[in-house]
Amino acid sequence: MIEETLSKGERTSRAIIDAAYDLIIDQGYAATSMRQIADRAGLALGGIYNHFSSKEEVFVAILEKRHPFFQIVPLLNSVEGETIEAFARNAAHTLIAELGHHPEFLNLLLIEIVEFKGEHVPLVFEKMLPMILQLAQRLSNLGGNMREIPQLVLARAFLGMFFSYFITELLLNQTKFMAMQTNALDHFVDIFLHGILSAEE
Amino acid sequence: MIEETLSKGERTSRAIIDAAYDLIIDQGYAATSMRQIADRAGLALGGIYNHFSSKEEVFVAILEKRHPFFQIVPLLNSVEGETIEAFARNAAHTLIAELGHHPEFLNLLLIEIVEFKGEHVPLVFEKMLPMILQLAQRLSNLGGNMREIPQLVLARAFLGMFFSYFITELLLNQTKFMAMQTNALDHFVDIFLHGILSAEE
DNA sequence: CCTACCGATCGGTAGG
DNA sequence: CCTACCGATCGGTAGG
Repeated sequence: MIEETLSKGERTSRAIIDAAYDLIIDQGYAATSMRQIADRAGLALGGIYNHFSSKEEVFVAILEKRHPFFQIVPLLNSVEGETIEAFARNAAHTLIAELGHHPEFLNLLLIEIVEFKGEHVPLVFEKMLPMILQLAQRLSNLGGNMREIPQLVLARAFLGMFFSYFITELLLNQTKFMAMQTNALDHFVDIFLHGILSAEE
Repeated sequence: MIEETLSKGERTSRAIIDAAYDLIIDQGYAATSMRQIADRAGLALGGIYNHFSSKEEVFVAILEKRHPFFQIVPLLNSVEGETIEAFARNAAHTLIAELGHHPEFLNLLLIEIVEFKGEHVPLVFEKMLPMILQLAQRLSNLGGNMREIPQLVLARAFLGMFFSYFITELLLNQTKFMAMQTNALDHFVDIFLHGILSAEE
């Protein structure tokens, strides 16, 4: 496997990040201690500080490798589709197929917003800029009969469709009303598409 | 004023809840200490435990009085409009007028999801059930040409519109791309309405 | 409702 | 990379 070429330091560093990711996703940042991280990563507390100089630096390292946007944007870039409609449908299904089975994939974003007031957003955004520009370029060339909507609004609405799907899904799953909402996402996509396309077919 | 009829115990209890709300909204639950709450509420640490038996009980009390849904649902119930379109437009503007100026109003919901895995959702939901049923009754009687979309999906999509608006707004405000998105919400509402209404006027 | 305290745990470091 | 430690702070309580 590729992983074998990793140096020992690199392997430990990754073990720390992986352990911290699992714990923080589950408990939040403030509720996760450096000792818990060390235990799960298989080293002593002091050992972490050979790789990261503080708890927040561990968190930033997690953001840089595991922020949901780093999964979402490349996935979107790989989606096929010549028209807006085809792209949106394929994109929705691709994202759900890839991310739908672990609904905690948005947690890292929410944790950063809640516990750090989104102060790391610029850092993540800057790292993603090339991917985003590539995607924007691609999308602006798509065919289809679209209503006049600013590109940025369009992007927000599309992304927001997933936010709202996942959050409302999470809320519903807690109540007895969870019912059989098997194809709720299809409805979301339908509403979105009807919302942005002009009437003519 | 009405508030004068409050007993001293009631007043202290509210001071604790108010202090805790401000701190937790700002820092998160785990990062907020009982000592901070006591200081801000103007009493000693031990005093809190005359009103609440644990830190989590303070949090639950906050949820029961200040969960965003307790602001949203009554507001929706007060919105006028005979057709779906009129209702949705009025509702969107009412919510934004009321909540748009303090974008942290969703934080409590997000904190509960992130730090408690949404385990208090059933409790909040149960307390809201009468209001929700009243609203559902009202909405099912609205006129307008709507496409065939399950009621629950409709509710999710409408609520989700605000989630996505606020979260993407928050993300954008961190970057230099914040631009002049003055009427982004109008676009969101437009997309939603076009999405759920059938073609005929 | 406050004072003074409990044991536990926190993030971080020195020194090897 | 570990051991052993630092001062600070945590949630909670007894006793008045």
